Amino acid sequence: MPRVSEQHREARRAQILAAARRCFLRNGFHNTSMQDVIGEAGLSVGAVYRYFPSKSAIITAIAEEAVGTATDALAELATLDPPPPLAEAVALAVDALEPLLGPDGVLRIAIQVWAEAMRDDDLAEFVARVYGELRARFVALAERARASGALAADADVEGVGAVLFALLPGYGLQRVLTGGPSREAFLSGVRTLLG
Amino acid sequence: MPRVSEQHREARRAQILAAARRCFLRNGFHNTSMQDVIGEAGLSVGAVYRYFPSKSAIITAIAEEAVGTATDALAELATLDPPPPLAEAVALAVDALEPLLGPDGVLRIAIQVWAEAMRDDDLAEFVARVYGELRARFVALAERARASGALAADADVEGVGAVLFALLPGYGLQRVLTGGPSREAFLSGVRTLLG
DNA sequence: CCGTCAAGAACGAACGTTCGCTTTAGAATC
DNA sequence: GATTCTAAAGCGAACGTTCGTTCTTGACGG
Repeated sequence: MPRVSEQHREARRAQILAAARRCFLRNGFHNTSMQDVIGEAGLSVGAVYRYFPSKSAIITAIAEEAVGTATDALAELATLDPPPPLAEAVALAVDALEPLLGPDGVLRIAIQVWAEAMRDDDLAEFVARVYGELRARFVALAERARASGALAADADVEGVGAVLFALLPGYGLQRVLTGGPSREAFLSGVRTLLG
Repeated sequence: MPRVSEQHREARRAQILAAARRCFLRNGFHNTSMQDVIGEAGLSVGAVYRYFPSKSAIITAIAEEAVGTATDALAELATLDPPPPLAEAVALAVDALEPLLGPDGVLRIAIQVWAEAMRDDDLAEFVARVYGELRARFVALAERARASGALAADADVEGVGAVLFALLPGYGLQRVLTGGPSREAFLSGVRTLLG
């Protein structure tokens, strides 16, 4: 089908990426072969190589998508007005991340990206930027809490933001790697300690 | 060297594992070839295959070592008497983990293990057990805090333990992926929120 | 009938592993 | 204590497979 519409091209790209995502979830980046992706997409070698120049380009696309998803999920949190109490902000963040924790959730891809980032400098830079910005949002949250008197005037907002942010991957990792704790138990712990 | 001492055999094994560790830090599990490990160890193909039946056996050995290191580093923490305040316990844990965060630290291997655990059921089981036990120590810490009155009598110790535990990978990941925050800032945040 | 796109055979490189040969430390023998 | 024997330890060329990628070929819409 020559001279194809822009939509069609975009759809093909998405089709390939969706196939790659399934393969990567199942077997990881490096135990997935191009043949796996090609077969899963129901396309031919030539078709896939028309849309992506290499395997690593596909990995990069999936990786950036996976890392960016966390930002999207937490986007509204930073803009809530009035700023919620910190325990409540963490609860909202945990709720936003909950859909990402399942067996097909992006967290399982994000973890692979973290591993990949330690060998791929470009990816490392991207990850550092995205997660750095994410932490900055929690720092901003802490700043607003300090401004509203919920935190002491001399509180270290950088540190508080980092701690709040740390709770999220810490929780997600536990869930993915050990199965526990339940959302309820974790949030109960958060409220006990931060409430 | 035939009929060789048990020490010699153990030393050779350690030599191969040390070489593998360096290779895996540099290039990750799957971008390291057996030739890489063999070359780094300064041995021959046959020699390495005498000590390890396969590449995945080497990966498993390195992975279990890396995951177990965290347990070792936190071993004493659970037995401190009297139980430290929770913020102080986290500070001690952070200090214990600090040496693992560097560019050659085990955390960089542990992250790869997390990714690997999502494809390797045996490894997943091992990781779940080790980190489950680690979390249990923090739950025990929370229990003792409750018993001493530092936590309310109706506090959810499972949740509190999970939150305390979550701080550690959350902090380590930030450090490895984004470079920050500093130990001091993070601990200042911990003391602000848990103190 | 041209320009675009898909198909899949083909390619060289690199992979993990095997296997048969050589070397050598220590036991056995005298 | 010298000599012989033996089995463990080491070696590395070679194997078959699979990898990511390229290239030739044909098909189809405009």
